[in-house]
Amino acid sequence: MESGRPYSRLLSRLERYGPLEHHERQRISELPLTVTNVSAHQPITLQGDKPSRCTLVLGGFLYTHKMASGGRRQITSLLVPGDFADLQALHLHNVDCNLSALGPAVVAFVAPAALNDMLNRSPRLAQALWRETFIEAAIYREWVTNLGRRESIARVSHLICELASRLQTVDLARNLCFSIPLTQAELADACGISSVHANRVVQELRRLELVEWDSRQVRIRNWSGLARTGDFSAEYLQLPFCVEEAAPLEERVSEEA
Amino acid sequence: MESGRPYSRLLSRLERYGPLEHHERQRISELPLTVTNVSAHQPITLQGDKPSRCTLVLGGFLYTHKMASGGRRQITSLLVPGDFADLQALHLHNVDCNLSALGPAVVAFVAPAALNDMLNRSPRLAQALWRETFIEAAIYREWVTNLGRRESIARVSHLICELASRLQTVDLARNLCFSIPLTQAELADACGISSVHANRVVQELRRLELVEWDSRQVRIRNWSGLARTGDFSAEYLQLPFCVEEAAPLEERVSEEA
DNA sequence: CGACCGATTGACACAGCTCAAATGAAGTGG
DNA sequence: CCACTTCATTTGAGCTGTGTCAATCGGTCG
Repeated sequence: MESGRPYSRLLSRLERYGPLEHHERQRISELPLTVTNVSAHQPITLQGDKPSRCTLVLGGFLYTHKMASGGRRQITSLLVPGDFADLQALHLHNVDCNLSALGPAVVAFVAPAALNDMLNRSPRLAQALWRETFIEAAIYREWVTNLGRRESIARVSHLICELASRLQTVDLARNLCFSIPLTQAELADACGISSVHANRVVQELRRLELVEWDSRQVRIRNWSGLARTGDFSAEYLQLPFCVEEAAPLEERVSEEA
Repeated sequence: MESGRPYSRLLSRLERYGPLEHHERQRISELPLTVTNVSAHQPITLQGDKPSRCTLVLGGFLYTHKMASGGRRQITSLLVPGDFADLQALHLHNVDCNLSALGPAVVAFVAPAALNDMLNRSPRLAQALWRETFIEAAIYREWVTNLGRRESIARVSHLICELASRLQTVDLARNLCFSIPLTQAELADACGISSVHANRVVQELRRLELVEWDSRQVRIRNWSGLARTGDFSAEYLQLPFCVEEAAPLEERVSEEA
């Protein structure tokens, strides 16, 4: 559970498109945060709640999910350190999905009023956070495509590629390895498949020598093969660097290892 | 193709959560718009483009879509009059999906710079548009759930309920009837099913006396039945009124007709 | 009239689901 | 240090929702 100053990952995130000014970084560092540990599967916000806080992920992973009829659950997003989980609390009056921790996690709560106050003083910070909202929407569009038009092995491959790319930007996926407490049942709920089938897909990815995945440790053995299988192209993530530069480079390293 | 003043639907949209001040409405009405007719299936923006304008839907319907491998297409959102189709042009540098017109439509293009200029002067307008972005994200979460965890008849029913609700707020769905130039193949691409199966689902909805759907005219014959079949609940749309008030009321009217 | 497009139908195939049980790993308490 | 529980993973077998392929039908337009 990496710490550093709590807002450091957020800062580097907001500066992806260009540096902030000193007083802007200052304002962020002055935000009143309530840092909290949440344990695995602990619900943070429930659908139907009136939002009273915004949640910044400092360490670990959160996820949002909705229930469909028949007790079927869909994970609608995965949140990694540096992500704001529920910025919509700033402007919406009711919460449309559940927010929980995947494994043990560290979050920082911010009062919407305090955040709004900061954003009113700093239009550029407001723009930077709005931009994060647009990126979130782009990720949703890709998930819609993934769920609607790809078969199961591609869905899982695509999700792994996305996670690796996003985690690289916060330096949590070196050599195309990363650690995530995602069970096969949760993988299934994110990919819209059954947990039995998720297991078979993971085995197939192992057999194809694309991915190793044991006890929360994911290792991509063949990035380009996995990206091909998952029909993955990182443009939608709006990353500051080209994956063509970053990922295959890492791949070479990991293949020597 | 309804007109009125081009920004009138946008205004009523932004005022859903509270009235704007006179000078704010003024600023919107002074936005330099380029009103344009687009013909059916005409691409407006393509994936990979550098965004150069924001597109406001004045009349008709637009949709965004992405291609998956094997030529499979997924419609990622449907846009109705009053919607901004690509606000992300304000802050993102590349376009992640295609934008086209479903049938003939009327749009207004706004230069991002002009929009940004207006938003910098009016923080409340910026907040109002940011709120629309959050609602868009909530809709995406529901689509993810729809595609991931509902079977085909529920997916289609859910989509119809969503469209009816959204169109009601812009007064384009009285008595639970609305007109939309959506072919069964496009319905299929929105719901992640094959067009053959979309046809069978539509027939089943007719047989169950839930929906009539002939040549672009959709008539919901049994709102509560359709909402039940589609596992639909409108909270995620963040509408200013309760559907429980509006929709069943309309239903009574339409059932007498 | 021919061309085209969207809706419709039938037959068959298969990806992925459900049910059910077994295996393995990790922790708990006696 | 061993029973016992718990939870995640794995496997097998049969079922089904949905896809694919290939026609046909019906309306519309030039």
